[in-house]
Amino acid sequence: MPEGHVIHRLAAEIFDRFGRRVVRASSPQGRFTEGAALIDGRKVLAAEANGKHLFVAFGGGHWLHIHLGMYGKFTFGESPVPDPVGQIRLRLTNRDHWCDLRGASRCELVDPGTKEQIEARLGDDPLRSDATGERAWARVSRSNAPIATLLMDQSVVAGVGNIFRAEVLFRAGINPDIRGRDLDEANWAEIWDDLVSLMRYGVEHGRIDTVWPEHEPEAMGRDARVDRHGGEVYVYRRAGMPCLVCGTEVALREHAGRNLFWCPTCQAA
DNA sequence: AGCTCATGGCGAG
DNA sequence: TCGCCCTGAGCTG
Repeated sequence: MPEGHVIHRLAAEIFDRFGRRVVRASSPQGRFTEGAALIDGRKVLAAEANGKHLFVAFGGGHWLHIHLGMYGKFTFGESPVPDPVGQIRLRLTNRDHWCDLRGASRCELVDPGTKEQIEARLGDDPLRSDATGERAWARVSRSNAPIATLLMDQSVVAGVGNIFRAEVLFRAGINPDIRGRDLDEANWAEIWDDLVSLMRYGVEHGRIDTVWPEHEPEAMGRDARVDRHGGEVYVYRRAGMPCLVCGTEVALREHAGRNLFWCPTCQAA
């Protein structure tokens, strides 16, 4: 259950364990048997993340395209590889390492042109060094949609999910309902720069922590509340709890089918 | 054991 | 906007 930082970590880990070496590939579950056969015995040439999409290059011009969706998960380990348990869509092994993929919403082989098409639909990824946020601002500044919608639109910003959305808006003090065209460029610059730093932190540490030092538990005399997602945050999944800054109850409503969390005081309309 | 929810996204209507 | 896909964790009982 990943936002973009998880995918970037996965790309690095896959290349660490399997890069530049021949892999064995199989689909114990049976739903990716043909694809696995096509990459079995080939060399892993590269692993890349773009937004929430993971691409692994194999010899023969094959790109493995994986999207974890809501439930997808990788498990890694060192040899020996355990007997398959449960629904393993794809298993990769070499002499030293194994990894299992479960529950992905996409797991397919594509050619380089298809990979390009997929990536052409993605907006700026704050985790890619070539992204500046300018393309995203061009979309945002012309849009009637609320910023809460735009931040989750992968064709505007790639890799942001429900946690980063909630947290970056809180940290910028921006109401989720403000339309893109009503933001000024300084607002956007603050959001973009914060996404870059929060998501880089996520890649480095493997968790989402968004709380400033002055509001951390030690500074506030409160208990740390690390959510099941594995981090310390201001508003995500804190509905009904006091805002760490002002004490107002964190609000929750459904927005485009997803839970939206915000502080009605710190992020007043 | 069964129910609900979850860091996502697609296609139908 | 809704239903659906896919899997596991965390409740309840």
